Amino acid sequence: MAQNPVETRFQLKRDRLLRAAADCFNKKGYSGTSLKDVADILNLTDAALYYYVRNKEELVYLCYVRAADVGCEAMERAIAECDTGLDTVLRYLRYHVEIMVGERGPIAIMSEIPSLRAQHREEVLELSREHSSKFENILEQGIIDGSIANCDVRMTGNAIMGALNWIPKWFHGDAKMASKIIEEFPRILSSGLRN
Amino acid sequence: MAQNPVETRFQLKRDRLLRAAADCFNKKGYSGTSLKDVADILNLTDAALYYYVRNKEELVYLCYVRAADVGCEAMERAIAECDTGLDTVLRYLRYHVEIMVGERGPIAIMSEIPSLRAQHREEVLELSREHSSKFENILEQGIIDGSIANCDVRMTGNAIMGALNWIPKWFHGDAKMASKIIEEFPRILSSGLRN
DNA sequence: CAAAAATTCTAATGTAGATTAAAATAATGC
DNA sequence: GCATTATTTTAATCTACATTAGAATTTTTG
Repeated sequence: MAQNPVETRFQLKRDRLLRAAADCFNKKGYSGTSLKDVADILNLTDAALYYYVRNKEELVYLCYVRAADVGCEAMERAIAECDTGLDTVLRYLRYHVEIMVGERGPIAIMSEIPSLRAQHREEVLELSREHSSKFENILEQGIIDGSIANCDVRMTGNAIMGALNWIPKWFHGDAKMASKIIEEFPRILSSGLRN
Repeated sequence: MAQNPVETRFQLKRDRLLRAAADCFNKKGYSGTSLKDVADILNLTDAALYYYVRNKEELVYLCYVRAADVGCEAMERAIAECDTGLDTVLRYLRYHVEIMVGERGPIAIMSEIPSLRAQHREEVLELSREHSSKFENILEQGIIDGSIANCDVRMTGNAIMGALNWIPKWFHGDAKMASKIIEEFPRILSSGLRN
């Protein structure tokens, strides 16, 4: 009942900061975005950002944790709602893409994990590994229940994740194309090219 | 007949520089790699790199041009050798992956295009667009000749390119896995998951 | 409305790492 | 072996940003 308005307000603003940062990182690259670039989007001074994050490294770190959370959420929803492995994969893809191209986006591409400090890096890598491994489990599940063709799950997982991770590179908020991605993407990855 | 030995030696060393740089950029991220990191691989001083490139920006630029060349070469070979659209796509994927994981690699992921200076950026973007557009042409070809199922070629192209572009992120020179990628990857993308 | 807390700003400071200049070494051609 | 050219090094600079300190402003609370 009693929501803490201070916490809420702070976290809301910080979330906006993370989205702004993710947008910059995806569009301009990590080295190409200064804190001022991010601050400009929020009509703030670069110095003001230090009220929300300890430093730039932490900003990246939080963006990545957020990205991991979002992926995790999409996957859990899919798992909860679907029966066969194939359905789960397709639903997961749909949800993940939906979030990426929707109002919760943009989601940061995790291309700068190596420049995180050791502790943060390990944590993010762990989240990432967990997510991959869950995805591979779904694939195995699907092979067992007969919905998915026999394949190397590691390789297949990497391929699909790659396609997914790369989306923010070429998609930049055209609402019309968003729905197209959401429709086409899972289909492509499930059925492949062959006629 | 008369090859210029100076040019050749210089270009050979520069090519080694570009591969070392690509390796660093892929592994440690752009901002995470200093010129010293690259120089260390070649047993050189950071200052020595300036004999081969004007500055760091140009180093990235050259890595990207190299990446584009490699992709272009793979595609042209595939086009020359194949008949149907589907065959061409599969062959192209195989060639491109082969190069990426082979001795010509690693190939730089083009994730920092935005931080190139305007002229270089435009040039690389143009190469990139060209490549995408050629790939989409192959897909259309395949739809016409009946080898590829009807699909949104733009979306499909982006999806496949994404999966391809992301490979250097998770593959790091394990020769055993290399052959697995080369075998599995085209199959996955052509046939999809469905059983 | 006054006090306290939260948020943002201005104005320095600090620093890693890119860049440069000039000298030193190595390779090459004659 | 000498002169020339190619390659690399040492030792400074230079600079864009990240970062900090403290003051100013805005918001909240009682």
